[in-house]
Amino acid sequence: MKGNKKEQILQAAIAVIAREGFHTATTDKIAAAAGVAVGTIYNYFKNKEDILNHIFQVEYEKRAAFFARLQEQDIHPLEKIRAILTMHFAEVRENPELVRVILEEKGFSRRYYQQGPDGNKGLQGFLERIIREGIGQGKLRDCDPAMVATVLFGAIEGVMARYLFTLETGEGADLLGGAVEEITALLAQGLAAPAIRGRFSDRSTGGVL
Amino acid sequence: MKGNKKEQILQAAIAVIAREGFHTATTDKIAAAAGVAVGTIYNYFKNKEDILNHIFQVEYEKRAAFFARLQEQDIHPLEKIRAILTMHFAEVRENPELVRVILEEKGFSRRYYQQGPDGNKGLQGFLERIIREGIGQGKLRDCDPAMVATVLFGAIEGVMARYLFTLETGEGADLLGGAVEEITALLAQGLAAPAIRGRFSDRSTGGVL
Amino acid sequence: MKGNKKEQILQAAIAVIAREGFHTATTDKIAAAAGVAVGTIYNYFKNKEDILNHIFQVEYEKRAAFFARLQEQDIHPLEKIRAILTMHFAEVRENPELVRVILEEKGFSRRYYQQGPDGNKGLQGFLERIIREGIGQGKLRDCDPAMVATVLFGAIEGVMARYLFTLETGEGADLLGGAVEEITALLAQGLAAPAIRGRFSDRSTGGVL
Amino acid sequence: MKGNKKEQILQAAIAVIAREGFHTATTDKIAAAAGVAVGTIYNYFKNKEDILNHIFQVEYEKRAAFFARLQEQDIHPLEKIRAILTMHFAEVRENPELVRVILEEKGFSRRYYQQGPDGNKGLQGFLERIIREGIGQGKLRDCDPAMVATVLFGAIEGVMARYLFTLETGEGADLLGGAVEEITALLAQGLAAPAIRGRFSDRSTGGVL
DNA sequence: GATGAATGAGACTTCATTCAT
DNA sequence: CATGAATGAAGTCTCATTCAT
Repeated sequence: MKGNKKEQILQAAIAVIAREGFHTATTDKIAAAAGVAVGTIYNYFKNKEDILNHIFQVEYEKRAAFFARLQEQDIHPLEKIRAILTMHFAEVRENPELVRVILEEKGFSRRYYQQGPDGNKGLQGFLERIIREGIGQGKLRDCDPAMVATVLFGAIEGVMARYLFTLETGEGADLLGGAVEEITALLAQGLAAPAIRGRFSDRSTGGVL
Repeated sequence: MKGNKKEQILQAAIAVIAREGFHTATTDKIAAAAGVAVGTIYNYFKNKEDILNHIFQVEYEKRAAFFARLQEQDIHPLEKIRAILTMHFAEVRENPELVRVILEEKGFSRRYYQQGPDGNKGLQGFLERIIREGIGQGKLRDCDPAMVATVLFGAIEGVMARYLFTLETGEGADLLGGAVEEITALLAQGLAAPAIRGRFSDRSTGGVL
Repeated sequence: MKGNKKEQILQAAIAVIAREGFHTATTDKIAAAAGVAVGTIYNYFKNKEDILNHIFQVEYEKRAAFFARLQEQDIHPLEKIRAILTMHFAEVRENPELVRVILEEKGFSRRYYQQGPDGNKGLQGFLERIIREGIGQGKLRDCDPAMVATVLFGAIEGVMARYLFTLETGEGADLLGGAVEEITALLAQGLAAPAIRGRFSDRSTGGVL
Repeated sequence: MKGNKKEQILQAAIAVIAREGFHTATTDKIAAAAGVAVGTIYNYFKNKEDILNHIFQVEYEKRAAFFARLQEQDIHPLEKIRAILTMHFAEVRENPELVRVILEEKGFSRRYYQQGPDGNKGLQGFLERIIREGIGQGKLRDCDPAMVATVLFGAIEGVMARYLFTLETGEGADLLGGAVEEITALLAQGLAAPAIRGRFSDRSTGGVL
């Protein structure tokens, strides 16, 4: 039964913050959505901001763990990137509210995904490492890994933001699948090492997820 | 002398909002930063949100005008994109605070840059049109213009965000110049029509700006 | 213990508004007078105006209930009017501040006493019905019931206003008792049906209250 | 041309205050309605309250002068009262906005009409004197003059308030003429000295106005 | 006298946080 | 642990009044 109340509150907070934004989401509304009293929130979280920290913390760890598993595998760097894209887009499909919170609360986002909470470079750092290694292995052409990671990271966020927007406006099509293809195609042509250029883009290599 | 106070307030608001975010930026702080009384703000703006609207409106129009001029020129679509990148990165160099406001206040950002205030598709729509025309002219390979525009738009935002971050942490290098090259290189390889692939990336075509 | 705080706030509001008028009575003063924090007011009332609404609502219901009881009794219409006068003047003696609020906040007063909050004609409507029935029963001479009710209503307000004024200036005499006699005398002579004119004014008929 | 601007401002103030009440009527709105700048108001009035004072002052003097003329005439006291009723109801017909201001701003009203600005008893005092003299002359039955004046004063206000209300709701009938008859009938029966009771109510005595 | 931009005290209201039950 | 009434600091906005032009 432990962790139950805390989880209730977290989920309620995600729902309310996704709908209204962090500043407009009041502790009263979160408590109501969670079906607990306001005071109870403070038994599990130091303060309102702490709730958001937990949300980001959990999501960050999820990604860090995913990245760690990915690094254990011996696959093409572009395949790794495709896996990361797929993972992110799966998450946004499964829990759009949560993703909305992450995208909207930039202040926090930067802390966890660009800077990283533990001193490393966050999510962007993962991408950067993959690219750098790819270059080292001669599997990617020479480029500025930090910059390409930044571009890639922005692209992912852009796609997620657009997806959330289509959800709001009720557009039917799920653009996420197409996004993976479009981005990997871009990278395959634009980033692959000259020798093998064009080879990666045939899907026969298979996915990680 | 007219327009002076309003401009003072706008600049002060940009500075304060860039530093603290919209919700934490109080009207008192903005007034103090502008060197006017609180009441004066309300002689020029309907309310606090109206300030932000003005900021976005002005920036949006700046970009729309730039895009319009761009469309009058007969140049390669990738050249147009390069021009847009250059323009944006020039702006962030010139007025980083302003750009920070635009990046952080997602709610507004979406209204002006993704949806567009006048019913069109905003900034992203500009990119989309360039790409679509490029495909029509056989200058770009076949792709989903909306998706590529989204990716590109995200990439631009990602780069700007990182630049602002380096300013904060005091990193010396100006990554913006490199960003233009890296992104156009990616696109040249990844997006150019097969026939001319590789040709665009030599810079001899000359820039717009 | 419930209802306690709300009552405290209502009484404090009555005192402060009676002294200063609604617009000059600040929420701070009301809170101070009630011995609570400002915020507490908003746990019980939607906003400042809501306090005044409650005051009028309660008083209106008091009168409506009194009128309903009155209508169940088979007594002379002038006796009913005397009962209403007596009831009102008793109220002003008991709670002059409350009555002052009702008299001064005309906007609200009209809503509750002339128009009525529930679509009927309010207090004035009660008087009108009594008079109309009296005419129908041949107990009152023919007249315009609405007009006489208006006159009567105004007269009651006038007397209450003067009483409050004498309280302020410290005049000793309680004019309210005399007022009942004077008004009923006026009506007995001026309104009774010709046949029985003069008969009503001897008090032997007995009162309701 | 002198007095022009001041009159403009007064009329504008009456219109705005009648519509919105004193506290909600801003100096900006009054200035706009008067077609002058805000600052100009302060060339003619000490402050906002001073405007209201002038309005009441003027109206009070109008009534005091009317009363003085009335007292010079040797007519039946009930005729005098009828004249006062007629005068008041004429005013409300002519300038309903002005009357609304007087009725709604009770605080001021009391000062001018019940207490009187110059230490006498105000409008109510006029009525009281007429009644007292009537009793002295044996033309009215014995009664409490102050009380009857109060009742009468209240009745007049009540009728005026109802008239304004009918204007708002767009009821067609003009109830004011009927009001004079109803009230004088009441008084004729209820207040005339026994000997002549009933005699006054035939209109042959003629009016003052 | 006329103007109206500037002022800033002060009003109403919200809401994160506490703590006695 | 759970509760939720109470708190009061702080925020946004209004508006009577002033004063330099």
